[in-house]
Amino acid sequence: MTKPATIRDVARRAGVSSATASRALNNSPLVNHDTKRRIVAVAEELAFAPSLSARRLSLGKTQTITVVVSFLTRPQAAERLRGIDAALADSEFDLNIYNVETVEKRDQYFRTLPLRQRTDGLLVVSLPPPGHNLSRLERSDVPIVFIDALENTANLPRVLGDDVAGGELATQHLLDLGHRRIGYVGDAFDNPFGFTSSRDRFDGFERALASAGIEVGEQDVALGAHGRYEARDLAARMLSHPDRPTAIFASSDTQALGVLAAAQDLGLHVPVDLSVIGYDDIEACDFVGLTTVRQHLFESGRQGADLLMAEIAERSATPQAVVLQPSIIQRRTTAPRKEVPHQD
Amino acid sequence: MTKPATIRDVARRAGVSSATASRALNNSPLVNHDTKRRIVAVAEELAFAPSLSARRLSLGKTQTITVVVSFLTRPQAAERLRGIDAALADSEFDLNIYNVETVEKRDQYFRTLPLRQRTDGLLVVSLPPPGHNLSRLERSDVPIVFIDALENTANLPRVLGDDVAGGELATQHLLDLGHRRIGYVGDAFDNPFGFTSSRDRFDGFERALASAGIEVGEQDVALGAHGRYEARDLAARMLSHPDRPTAIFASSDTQALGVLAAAQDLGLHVPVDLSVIGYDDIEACDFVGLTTVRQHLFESGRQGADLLMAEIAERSATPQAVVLQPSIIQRRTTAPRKEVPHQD
DNA sequence: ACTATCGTTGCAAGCGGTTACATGAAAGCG
DNA sequence: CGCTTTCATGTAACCGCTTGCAACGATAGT
Repeated sequence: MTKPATIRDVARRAGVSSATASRALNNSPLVNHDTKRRIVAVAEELAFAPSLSARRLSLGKTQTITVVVSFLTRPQAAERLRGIDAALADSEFDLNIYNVETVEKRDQYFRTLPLRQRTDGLLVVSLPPPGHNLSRLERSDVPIVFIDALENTANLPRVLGDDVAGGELATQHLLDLGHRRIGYVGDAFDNPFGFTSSRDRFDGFERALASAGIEVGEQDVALGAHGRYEARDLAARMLSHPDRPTAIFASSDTQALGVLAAAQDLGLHVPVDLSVIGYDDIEACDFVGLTTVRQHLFESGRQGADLLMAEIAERSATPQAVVLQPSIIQRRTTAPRKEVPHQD
Repeated sequence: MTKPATIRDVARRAGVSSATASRALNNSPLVNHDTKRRIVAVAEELAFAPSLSARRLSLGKTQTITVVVSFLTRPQAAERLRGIDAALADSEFDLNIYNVETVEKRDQYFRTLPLRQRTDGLLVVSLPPPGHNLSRLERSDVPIVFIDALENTANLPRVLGDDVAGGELATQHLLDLGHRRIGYVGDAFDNPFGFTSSRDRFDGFERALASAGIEVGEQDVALGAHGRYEARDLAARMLSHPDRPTAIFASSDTQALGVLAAAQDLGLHVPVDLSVIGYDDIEACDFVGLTTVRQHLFESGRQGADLLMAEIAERSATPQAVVLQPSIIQRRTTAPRKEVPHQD
């Protein structure tokens, strides 16, 4: 209806200047206790709310943190976002969100978002920047923190899970159960976004096997597009071979669920005939009983946001890299290898 | 490093006034084609990016849409968010997000967020406003659109699924399969947030049964806290009775999964001994094979955002209520009632 | 030749806050 | 009592952009 009250309205009504009103409302010590009370009362009465734009312009800060996240709907992303929100909830910062599901959007956002005129800080979640942007981002005048991206390639602050260690952990879990032939089902290493988790987890996989003296057979590695159905088909091919692995490590829970479906189609009993382990620990794992590798999703969001706020407060010379260690969550899809007549 | 370029820098360098520069960069027709080209070139050269705060202050708009969402991590919420993002992606609006998981946060946000000084429009997702705020919200000077909340109680624009119809649909599906004793497992009708979906779905449930001439037995209704484990316990009690229902309608997929777990614990085969239907169609349904009622989550987000932008452009006198109709997704947990010796 | 019109451009006043600096009153002090 | 300090407040500039209005030269109309 009517124009909202400005600070000058408050000042006039309280019989002071706008400067004093501003000071009073910002808890400056430079104002008398009684006049402050009066001003606060008037502000209340007029339902005064400061214009954020004016405030920001005047302060030269946006008081805004921008989050760029890939595939918002993936359970991992939502959980990380929650961590970020939790860290920011009681701060002065507003949270701006941009979702990326195409390479075009990614490039657009990396071009237009990291600007002091737009935001005080940028949080990039699960989205490696294109290589040609790296040096520009490193020199950016707005602080940028990466979550779940950007291994050791760049000199930028980041918090990430140790995918290699996670892959090793998963594989070691299967080795400990006596498995010797272990398959890997994961995302193709090459993808338009440059996601590296599948490759890294595979590296961990290989490393664990290597230190157990096992070489990875080519027929035990199946890579394809991300998705449950794709994984089911890959696994079906791998498992229908008579000489098949006794366990499979899938590079994500989604894909592990596909592997389970394939096993069921082929009449293989999990975990008796086949052990399956996934990665991420999404909610579905719990009701399917899927053994998996848990990442600290919420924590990664929270710590990323904290790191960013620290950078905003004072830019650090040497960017910090926080690494969160994954852990095994054992459920009902992994078991000791079935005894077979001929031993090796 | 150095201060970012302002529009005056651009203007000076291009040999024009800041007014002309502004007009040129905003595609005003009031500027000569050649000078415009020159200005644009200089802007490019100086990597000029307008200060959003200054722009907003000057325009008197925040160019920001604020979303308040309850339980960000629930799959439904994330999917709706994606719809909102899609609608906004090519608009001028930035997206501000606030997550609510406690009543305190809800009240805080309803108090401080719907202000013209903060946002151009408010999108409230799956969060009924506390009753004492309603009249204030109806008179709010910033447009508010509700998604998945606020049935017909208030005179505010909204887009929602028809939960009563959904409940009826689910129940009718079971009736069509020959079931006569149908149980209901859902959220307690009273809850701190005032969520009504469980009650509404139950209303549909009752209505379908009533028009089939069936009365709902008290022992066939189990209400409790939201969650899979809680639902499992409720269902276990209901099903361990010798005189038990042959089908169960759960008010959410999460709870339906709990019902499935209970059935399994009791050695009941689904769908032979028991049919189960859920609600929402979350991702997990697909890999469990759960029959369910699908809502248009993405659509609800998109349409809500569109509605809000329309309201921002021009406030409509009579708030629109968009209702999205749910539909049955049949999978493998519902089947015709098993033939029994004694017929009724 | 004079004026009305049109296309371009500049001037300057906002938008609504914050804050450096000036000011004035009261208090402290030798 | 005069001087410095301290505390509280006001004045006015500024943040960077937009835009109503005035101005001005060129063109057209009579």
